[in-house]
Amino acid sequence: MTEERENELYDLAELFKVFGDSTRIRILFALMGRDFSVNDLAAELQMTQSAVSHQLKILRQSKLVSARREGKSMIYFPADDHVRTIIEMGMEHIEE
Amino acid sequence: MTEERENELYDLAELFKVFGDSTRIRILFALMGRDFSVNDLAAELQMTQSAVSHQLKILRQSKLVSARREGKSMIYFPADDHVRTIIEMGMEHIEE
DNA sequence: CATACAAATGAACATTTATTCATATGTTTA
DNA sequence: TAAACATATGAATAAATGTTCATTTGTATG
Repeated sequence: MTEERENELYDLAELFKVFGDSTRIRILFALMGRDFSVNDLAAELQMTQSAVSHQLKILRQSKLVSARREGKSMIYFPADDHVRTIIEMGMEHIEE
Repeated sequence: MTEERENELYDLAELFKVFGDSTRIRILFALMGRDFSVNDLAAELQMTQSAVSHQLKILRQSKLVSARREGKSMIYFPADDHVRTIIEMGMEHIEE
């Protein structure tokens, strides 16, 4: 196996690791429905603002979500269609 | 969000967690090429037989790989096409 | 049936990681 | 500009997880 391939697989594992946490998956799923501020997300998921913010940071770093500022709030939304595609793909495997 | 949906998302995170480890991804990728015995996989990935066997157990439990016996060896192979689809999907996101 | 080979398993250890708590940063508005 | 609101961040803690080591289980064969 080439070193390049090895690295690719390593990156791939890193990507799936991001999806492999129920808090982050729930965040992504919520954002598939509509945009959310951090506080609203925390309320929706019944989690602390801090916990949600920490996970949003990871999602941002992975380029899975983006944010825009609206007044005092930061509004988060999916970065692109890959989020939806990957989640729907996983769902298909689950529902069997 | 319905309780059923919550559970579904939890299962989804569990599925992605399995893909979210470089050893397991490398195993899956190798098996996409051809079937392997445990020892051969260990040699291919340069890992101990034990480490590989432990990870294969997790992959078996997740129904991502299956195995057949051939003499003294256990030959592992992908359980179905989902493995390939999910990995290829992830690759697409990476290559951007 | 004893030995050799292949794989699986359990416990221990080290590492990673998610959450909490306290606090800092940034923005609006009275 | 002070106060209130919203988010981000750092350190600490607890829990989860991957690998190693030693050993067991299962199969073939001399």
